[in-house]
Amino acid sequence: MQDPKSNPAAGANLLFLREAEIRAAQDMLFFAYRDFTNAADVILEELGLGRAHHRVLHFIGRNAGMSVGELLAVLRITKQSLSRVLGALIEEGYVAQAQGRADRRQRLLTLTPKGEELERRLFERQRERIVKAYREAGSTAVEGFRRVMRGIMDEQAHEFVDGADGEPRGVRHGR
Amino acid sequence: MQDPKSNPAAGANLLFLREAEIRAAQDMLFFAYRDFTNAADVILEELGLGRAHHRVLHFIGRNAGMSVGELLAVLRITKQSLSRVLGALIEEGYVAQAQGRADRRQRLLTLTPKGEELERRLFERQRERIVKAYREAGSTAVEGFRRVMRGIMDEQAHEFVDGADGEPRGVRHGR
DNA sequence: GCTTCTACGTCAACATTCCTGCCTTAATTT
DNA sequence: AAATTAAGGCAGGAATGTTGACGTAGAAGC
Repeated sequence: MQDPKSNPAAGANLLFLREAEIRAAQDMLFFAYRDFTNAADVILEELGLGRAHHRVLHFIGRNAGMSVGELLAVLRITKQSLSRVLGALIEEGYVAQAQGRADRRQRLLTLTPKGEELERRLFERQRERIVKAYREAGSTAVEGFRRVMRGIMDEQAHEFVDGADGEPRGVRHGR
Repeated sequence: MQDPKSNPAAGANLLFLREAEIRAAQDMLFFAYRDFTNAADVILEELGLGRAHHRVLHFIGRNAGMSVGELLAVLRITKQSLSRVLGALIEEGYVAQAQGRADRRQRLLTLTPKGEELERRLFERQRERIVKAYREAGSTAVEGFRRVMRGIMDEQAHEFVDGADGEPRGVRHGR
């Protein structure tokens, strides 16, 4: 590309660059997600579980005591899809259900010790990748990553990321 | 974790490696990917296409003239999985095949004008999200996002992101 | 208290996307 | 000429998702 000052169509050039950047972002989201999720696949396969099971374990671990309805809203799948996967996890003793105190219709979900142990093993694999990326990129880049990722997600999901167990900023979700 | 001052390894700088931060990254990757891909679903559904078709359109558009084998390597799916999706796209006139010049066994894939038009429509939906996120986060954050995302992906994928059509940095992939 | 709504579970049937294993053809490489 | 590679196809099956309908228990409204 030539000197921007000598380019009469500087605007078009900027638009072009912007589009190339956006397309690169598409690529990166695909590859990052592909390789990040793949990191845990070896362990899952040994146990005859799939990625759907991993997602359920992850989110119950992240938000212990969540209801089935909340889990459905986070995963954005139907009750029927969840039931197969969740049923298997309960059957095999990874997840426990408890009747809600305030609302006894609810089934509050938690990981059993066995479930926590598996979730941790899966987490460690993915953790390696994130830690490597974070360390190489540095804290400023990590803050930028966080800001952009939040911008890509639906607003609704911000609440979940902030309010999940682990309390990133010492504040529990207000609602 | 204990008092950062008592940590000889400059702990304060590495706070972004705490477990809570890594878990938040897991969440964000899930939500960002979920909502980003979802952006194009309305259009796809109208045409009776799925996300697999979108991915194929995207990558052929990104790398016009790529071979079937290259596409398989990028998507990391089997020939059989691709053949159904790719076959449909060719059948409906979104994608064209041409015999390779150097290697006539290869089928080089390109988007037809119809395919380009659809890819652009799908792109525009996703573009909105990225542009919004980039704008809100600022250029420093975007650079950080890029660095972290690259760190999460397999090395192998860097080449593709850099070398895809659109020439982000005016350099065609050397190999 | 009775009716209505809600949370959850389940059955049946099906769509999409992915997989493995095996075989064929044509073209390139050795 | 023989081996390898690129692409395609067939048979069969697994994982994950969907819709629609129905039942039960508990909460909420009148």
